Amino acid sequence: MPKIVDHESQRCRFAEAAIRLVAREGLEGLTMRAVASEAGLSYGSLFHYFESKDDLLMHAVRHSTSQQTRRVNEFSLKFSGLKALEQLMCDDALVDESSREDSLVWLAFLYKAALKEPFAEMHAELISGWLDRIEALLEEARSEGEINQALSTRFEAMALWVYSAGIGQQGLLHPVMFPPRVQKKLITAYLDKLRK
Amino acid sequence: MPKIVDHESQRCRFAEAAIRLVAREGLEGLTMRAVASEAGLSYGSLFHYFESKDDLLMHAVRHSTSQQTRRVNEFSLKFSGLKALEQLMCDDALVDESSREDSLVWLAFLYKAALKEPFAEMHAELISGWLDRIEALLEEARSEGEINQALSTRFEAMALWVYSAGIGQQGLLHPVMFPPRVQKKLITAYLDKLRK
Amino acid sequence: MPKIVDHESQRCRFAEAAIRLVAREGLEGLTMRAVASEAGLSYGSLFHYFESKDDLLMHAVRHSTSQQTRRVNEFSLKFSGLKALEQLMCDDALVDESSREDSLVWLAFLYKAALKEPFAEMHAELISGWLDRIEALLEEARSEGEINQALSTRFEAMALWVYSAGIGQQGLLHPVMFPPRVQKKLITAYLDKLRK
Amino acid sequence: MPKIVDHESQRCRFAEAAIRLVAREGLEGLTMRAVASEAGLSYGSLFHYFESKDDLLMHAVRHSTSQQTRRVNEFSLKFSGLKALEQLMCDDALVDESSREDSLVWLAFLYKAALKEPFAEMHAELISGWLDRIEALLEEARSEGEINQALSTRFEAMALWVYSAGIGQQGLLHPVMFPPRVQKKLITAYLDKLRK
DNA sequence: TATGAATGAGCGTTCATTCAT
DNA sequence: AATGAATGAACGCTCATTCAT
Repeated sequence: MPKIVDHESQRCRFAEAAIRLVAREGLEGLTMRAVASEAGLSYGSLFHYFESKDDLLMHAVRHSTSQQTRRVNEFSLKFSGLKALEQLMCDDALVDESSREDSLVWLAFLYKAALKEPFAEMHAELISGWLDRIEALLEEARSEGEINQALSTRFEAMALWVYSAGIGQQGLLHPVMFPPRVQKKLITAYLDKLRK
Repeated sequence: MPKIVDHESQRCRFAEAAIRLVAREGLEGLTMRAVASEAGLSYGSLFHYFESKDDLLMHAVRHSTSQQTRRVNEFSLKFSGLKALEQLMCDDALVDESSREDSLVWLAFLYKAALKEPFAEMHAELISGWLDRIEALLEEARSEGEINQALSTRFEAMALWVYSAGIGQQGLLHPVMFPPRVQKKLITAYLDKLRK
Repeated sequence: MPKIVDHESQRCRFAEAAIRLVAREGLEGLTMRAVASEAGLSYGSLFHYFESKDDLLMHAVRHSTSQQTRRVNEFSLKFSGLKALEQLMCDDALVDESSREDSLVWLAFLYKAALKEPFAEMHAELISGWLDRIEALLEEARSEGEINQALSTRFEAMALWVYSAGIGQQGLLHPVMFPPRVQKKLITAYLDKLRK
Repeated sequence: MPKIVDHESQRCRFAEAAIRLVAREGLEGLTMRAVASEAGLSYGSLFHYFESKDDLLMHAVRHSTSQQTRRVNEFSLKFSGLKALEQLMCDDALVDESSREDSLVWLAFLYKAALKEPFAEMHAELISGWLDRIEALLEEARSEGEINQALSTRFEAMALWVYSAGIGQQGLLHPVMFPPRVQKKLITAYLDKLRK
């Protein structure tokens, strides 16, 4: 079924164009015409692949987060316990030059999620998956005696998650005050507190 | 003699209308026409008080944050050390029904700050003021022996700040998973880790 | 395949509508909405064909002058020397009922050219072409012995040009004092002075 | 009656501000608010002195031309015949750095005169006065034997007038091609042709 | 399916004018 | 008379969406 493969790759092409645009100019820069032109495809065809602008944006966000999700899973396999968490957060939550684009898209998405139901749903779905992963790693750490047995892994996962969300936010907005080095130090300092 | 009106109070009236609108419908809903109508004043008059939409939005954000800043200062006077911090963060960073509006405006503002210079500047200015306050309270706490003498108060202030920013973000986006009660627990748990 | 329309002919349609509007109501009457409606097309489509109002106006002026330029060239072929000049100026510089529209557009254009760079450039380009033509005809006239050999053809071309510009201006503004008959007499009287 | 003097001087102040504005930015820059601010007077008061924007503009043009008219009259007294004409046109029609402002205002006025009745009337009135002056000087010249007795002074006055109008126009629009020196040469060359 | 022309509601902003003080 | 706040129609321009080809 070659047609279907083609169809999906066209969607990707548009999605990636959308991500580049949002990263460059924000949601204001995300016009259907700009997406088509950035993707090097025709304007009209965009509407064959996405039924609306929101549809396109959600697809784009899914595309952009799926890579991060993939990485989360990889780290869960390669490392374990706190080590995995540290690697994960330093690789993922950190905002540096190379991940700035994704962070901006993510912030735009959060903003959408605060107001529009479909985006909110998608956000809930995404973070509950990530929280599960974090919790699982904490459980590993607990069973390996890395952290205090008394801790609630769910609660600590939530704490870790909000911490990491805050680092991502400030890293994006204040690269001067929160450069990658500082972000990293914030992460390790927090994990050290857990390590006990 | 001109019609006697209080220039500043008219600006407030518009600013508050803008806040209500952003909270209700996001930046998309923040049209100059909607603001005028929400404020119960004429469209044209809006432009006597603000020279542009950005100007209005920045004023609105300042209006919305100035109350929080005022509270920060109050708590600094009434309490001291970790106690003040706890009161402050529980009162301020917490997103509940009553502060949801301001949090939404804040998120919209963060989004703007990521993309437009004047908003970024204003954001930098706001958070550096808050960071200073947090640091001062941590210094109090240290000198009173509440926390480890070896801690860097600047670094801990930054950690506390990103944590609180993350709580605010998730409290807004996931009131179900992060209700005020949970937000509070996250805060106290973190301060307990500091308290040592 | 896209809807088949001739891009250039649509531009003409808008340009002609613009000319009618300027002639009827001046630049004040030249609103994008009025142009669309005068052209019998939708408002939005105007912006597919012209990227701004200035762009439209410049195109309209080019459209309106291109016919005159064409005539200049024709006369240069059919006649020669002073005869050609006389035919040319009587046909071209003369403001009568039928050319009043173009003259009004031209005056509006001059006004724009005095203030906005792109219009000024276009004006310079147009008149330098016309000056060249006039000069060429004067050279013909000189080589045929119609005019004094000692005359500078460039200088006389400039004199002829400002004279003709003045006639056009007054013919437009004072049709009563400068009717076509008088305009014609002014032209022939001047050429007679040259003829010597 | 001191009040009346005051009244007239305020009108002048506004009129001069209007002229500066038109010269600087064209009719588009001529907003009532800008005029008030340029004049250093209050916005509301503008409407006590002029009943509309057109009223103000016409007053401003009258103000700007009255000085030229005064000069025309002076020259008529000081000189006579062609000498007076030459002095007059070199002083008046010439567009140089210092008269560029007035020329721009004049062009804006012509543009208005082509479309709006009151401006057209005023224009007719102004030029018929000037034509009379030119004719009178030509009559002097004729009676002094400076020019051919057979010439119609009315017709030659009209010719001279359109020539001078053309020089003024091109001098304004093409200071490079028609610098003051060239304008002057055009004038003297024309008068030489008359002189016979 | 692919294309890009067509549409018109909506945007931020400007502005002459009116009017209460 | 003097002031400047109030008003709302109109402007140029953008844009997601529809649709004819």
